[in-house]
Amino acid sequence: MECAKFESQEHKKEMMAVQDSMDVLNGKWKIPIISSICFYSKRRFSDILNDVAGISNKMLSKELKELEINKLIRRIVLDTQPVTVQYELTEHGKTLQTIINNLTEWGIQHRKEIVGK
Amino acid sequence: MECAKFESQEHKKEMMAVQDSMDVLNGKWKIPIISSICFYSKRRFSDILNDVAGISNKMLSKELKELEINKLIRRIVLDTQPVTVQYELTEHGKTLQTIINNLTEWGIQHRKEIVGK
DNA sequence: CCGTATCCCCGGGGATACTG
DNA sequence: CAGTATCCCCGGGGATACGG
Repeated sequence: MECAKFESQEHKKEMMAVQDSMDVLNGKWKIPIISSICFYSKRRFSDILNDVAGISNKMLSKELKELEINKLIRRIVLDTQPVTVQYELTEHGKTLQTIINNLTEWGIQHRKEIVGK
Repeated sequence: MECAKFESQEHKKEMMAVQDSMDVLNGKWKIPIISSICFYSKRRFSDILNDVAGISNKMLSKELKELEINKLIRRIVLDTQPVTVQYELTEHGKTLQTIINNLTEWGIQHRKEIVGK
């Protein structure tokens, strides 16, 4: 196989992989929600509602379901009175930690770049 | 300052930073577009249109503008006939490379996790 | 080739109220 | 507290055609 064609195939796979990631992490809220759970290890519904600026309970509920379906988070019901619900990252969800940390660091640098300059 | 409060402040800053990042990288297309340019170093309008599955020219045009405003990419017009336009990452845009690579790798692993399991 | 302009539709998602 | 249910609006974004 010629080299140019090989490279092109390779880049197509990479593009697909990136878009696969973005399909799972789609929308405005997924990353911030995961970040909230990630930073605190365990987090409750109402806590996340406060952490993620601007999200509504309806959206949060929907997004949490999707994240659970994709095996990124786990929902844990504690039988207190009234009921308490904890969310935490699965092992697979924890593989996003690097990305979260990079995005955190990048957000800080970006603010400096745009505002500071 | 007590420790719990300090930690809380710290996490709030982290949450803000993540959301700052997501504001810049918002929507379905920004990351794939940047990825396309990143993988190929330089890339033309119509090439990106092909790389990013499902995007319309209208959207691509809009997104490229926003990325340029945020100093992530640079638009270079070559006076060929007809006109050719190259897009490339700025120095600041290149600081996203780590994140792109992580997302690529993660996309591959995630597919294995969901499909393979 | 690289976009802009227009038209037009539908569903994402906010506000609010309610349940277990 | 942790969601669900309903209503309702508006703007994101596709399709298409056109301009430099």
